[in-house]
Formats: sequence, C-alpha cells, structure tokens
Amino acid sequence: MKSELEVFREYVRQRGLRWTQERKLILQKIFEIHEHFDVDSLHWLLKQNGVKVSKASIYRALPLFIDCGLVREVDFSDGHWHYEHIYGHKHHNHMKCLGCGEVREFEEPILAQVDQRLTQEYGYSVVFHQLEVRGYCPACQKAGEETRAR
Amino acid sequence: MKSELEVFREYVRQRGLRWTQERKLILQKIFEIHEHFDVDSLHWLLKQNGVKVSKASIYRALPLFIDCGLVREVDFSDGHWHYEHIYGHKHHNHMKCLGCGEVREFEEPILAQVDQRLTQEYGYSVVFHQLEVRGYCPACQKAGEETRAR
DNA sequence: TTTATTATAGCAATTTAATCTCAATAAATA
DNA sequence: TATTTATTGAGATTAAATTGCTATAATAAA
Repeated sequence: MKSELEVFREYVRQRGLRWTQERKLILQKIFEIHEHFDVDSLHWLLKQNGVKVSKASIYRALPLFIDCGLVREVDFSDGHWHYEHIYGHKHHNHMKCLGCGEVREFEEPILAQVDQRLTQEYGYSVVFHQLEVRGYCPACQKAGEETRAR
Repeated sequence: MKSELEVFREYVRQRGLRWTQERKLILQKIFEIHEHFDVDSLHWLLKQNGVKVSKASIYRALPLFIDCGLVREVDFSDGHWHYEHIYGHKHHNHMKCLGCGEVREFEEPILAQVDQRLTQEYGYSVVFHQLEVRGYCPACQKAGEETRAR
C-alpha cells in the first residue's frame, strides 16, 4: 500500500500542483495524530515541534487532502470543523456524548446496505456517507440519574 | 396532535420563558416553509411578508425550537447551518449531490437497528442520529459521462 | 547547472456566521 | 394597573475561514 505521502505526491503531480515542504510537514503531522483535530490544534502541534507553517497554509492544504481521500471533515456541532486522517483506516462513525462531549467511534457494516439501496432505488452514485449520533454515554446517564434523585 | 405553537407555548411556560410575538411569527414561518432554510433566507422571507424580526431574535429562538424538538439543524457542508422543521414529520436523512447541490430526502428504517445496537453494546442512550450522504444524482452522473467523452 | 516560469507561503486585511452588550420594550403576575 | 424581568433590536464584537499581495521556492526549460 502506498504511503499517504506518496498518494498526495501523485495527486499533486497529476494536477500540476506543487509538492512543498509545508504540505509535507502538515500531512506528516496529520498522520501522526491518532485523534481528531482542528486547524488550531494542528497549528499549535506543528509549532510545538518547531515547524513553522502558517494557518493560511493549513486552511489551503486541507481541501487538497480531503479531495484525494486522505482526510475527512468531521462535524462535532461545536461551531467549527474538525478533521481526521482516514487513509488506511476502516470507515467508522461517531457518537458524541451530549453530557461530557466525549467522542466514541464505532463501525456499522449495515450502512453499506443503505448506500446500495440508494444506488438501486434512486440511481445515486454514493461517494461517502457520515452517520453522526448524539446521546449520553453510560457515565453521564448515571450522573444524570443521581442529580435528578437529589 | 398538538400544534407546533402549542408545543412551544408549553415548553416556554415550563421554563419561565416568554411567549412573544416574534417567536410566534418565526415559528409559524418555519412551519410554512416546506424546505430547508438558513437564518438568512428565513429572515428574508419574514421581511417579504412584512414581518419585522431581527436576525438576532432568529438566532436566539432557534436553539429553543431545537431544544423542544420542533426543529433540527442540518449539515450541508457549506459553511453555515441549515435547519428544517421536524415536528409531525417522519425522521429522514439527506443525500446531497456533489454536482448540482440538490438535496434529496430519504427514509432509512435500518438505522433504528443501529441505535439499538449502540444501546445494547455500548450502553449509550441515543437521543438522535443524522446520516448525511454525498454522491452524484442520476442527472449529474450522465452530465459527467458526456463531459468526459468529449 | 542555470534561468525562467509560476504555484505557493506568509502576513495582514477582509469576509461572514454567530454571539454578545445594552437600553428600550413588552410579557407575565401580583 | 403597577411591577418585575425576559426579550427585542441595533450595532459592536468574536472567531473561523478566506483572500490579496509580495517574496519565495518548486518545477520545467534552456
């Protein structure tokens, strides 16, 4: 399997774009982070590592990473975008707790059937889907019960 | 079944909030719109109807409507929130075409199973879920093929 | 290897959605 | 009807994201 850097290098070449140090450094960092991130935290992390890259460059690089399937946007309903690297990972969905805000990932094989049905029934060609679930984790349910009991 | 106005009136009473003309007018308009809307379009529509309500009031009212289950946020990945009234409607999901941007709604009974599994397997209590699908509608697929053939 | 071309980086300015401040107002209730 | 206080509207403010511009660096051509 090609590395994420190779995938991006190829993508960039095909489009007459350029393989720059900044893009390489940003992409490397993204694949070192094994959690979700946003532009701010990514910028801060790079800075911590002595890598000087402007936020503007991050904002300009992300759509490219997304376009070639290395990264995706994640909606945590908190006013700005979050991201995660997806290349080399199984598709998964997110469940965010409305109490503590913790995000848990889960796989859901059944969703492949949904994509299939959309193709068969409506003639859509599905590129991707995203299931976001909101609710309460076990700990927050418990905490809620105790609060109510008082 | 209670009307949306009654539901909101009750919600407002229970919380010591106030049943204002502005909130009534906004809510009525939202239930007249049988499509998705955003703050701008809702504000514009009200204006067209001679209803003077500020955007600030719309921004302040929406979280209340959402909290009592009359309205929900919809993510169309275009930089700002969209909304739709849901009270009295079946739960549905959205498929947005990456070509023309058209949004199509579809029902997906299978998703109830997903919620159930999250409860059984992880102990989560699911409040709501949202499946967003992206792809290409039949028309855009055809247009794409023709373009490529040239 | 050197030169020419042009996409990209960085910075600051700008845009836009959304939130907040505050004085005036209107809804609830005593 | 008077009193209390949540809500309104207008504009200021915040924060995320985008853009304009010049210098720079990546690539192609010589």
